[in-house]
Amino acid sequence: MGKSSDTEIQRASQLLKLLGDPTRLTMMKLLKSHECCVCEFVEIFKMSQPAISQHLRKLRDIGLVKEERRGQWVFFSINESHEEFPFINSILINLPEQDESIAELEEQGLRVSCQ
Amino acid sequence: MGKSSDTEIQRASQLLKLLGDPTRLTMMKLLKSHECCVCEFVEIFKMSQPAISQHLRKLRDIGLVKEERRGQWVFFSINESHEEFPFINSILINLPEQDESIAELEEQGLRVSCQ
DNA sequence: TGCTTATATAAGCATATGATTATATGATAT
DNA sequence: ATATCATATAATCATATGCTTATATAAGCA
Repeated sequence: MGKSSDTEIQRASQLLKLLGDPTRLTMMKLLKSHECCVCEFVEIFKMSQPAISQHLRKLRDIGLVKEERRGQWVFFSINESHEEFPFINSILINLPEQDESIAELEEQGLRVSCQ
Repeated sequence: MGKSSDTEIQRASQLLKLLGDPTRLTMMKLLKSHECCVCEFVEIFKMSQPAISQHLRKLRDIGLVKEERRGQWVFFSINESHEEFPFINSILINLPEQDESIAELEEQGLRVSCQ
């Protein structure tokens, strides 16, 4: 017995709602190619640290990303073993690569700080 | 020259946000297999007519669905020529069929009214 | 014409969301 | 121990969202 059709729709809409924010969507796309540290996101999005932290918490609470502390830094990565990862991935595949953001950071020497 | 990466993400998150509501997501999945009349949605979702109308307007404003008046009734259908239809479709494909809702309506003889 | 049915729009309201500022926690280094 | 850096959490606030009720529009019919 699988889940009821209704539950599945509820679940899917919950995931889509989370991805329906440009910051979180970009985060997910970025995390597909590299793990990222919180401080990098702060630089990339030019957004306050608490704002970044709160977006990441939403993604983590639902299990889409994993976090790992290394010293003072916390690194986030995609949780590929999430039950709905294939679904999420099928969406992310359609989005443009966000490597430029990372490249810009490296030019500015900002990425070195937490590595 | 394609759109900027940033614009594409904005666009995608806007679409995902629209689909990130269980009513609208179910509507889209239903519309994939049949066109539907407003009054059918009212029955299916047990929701007020204005609430249904407002959801449909959001979907129509962004071009995901088309509307066609036939007499007193307005029928909605998927707009397959929407630029992002393939993207939307790749999401809908992963959702369970919603034909039960329609079948229930037919049992109750409610669907006949607007045909 | 006026009455009914189907749908859309407007206004109001409660709740959700996403940001900010201030503060707490946790790790490192002196 | 304490100062500093990175991050999380709490409190607050403005705006967005999704519903409701009331009303407007549009079509069909007596």
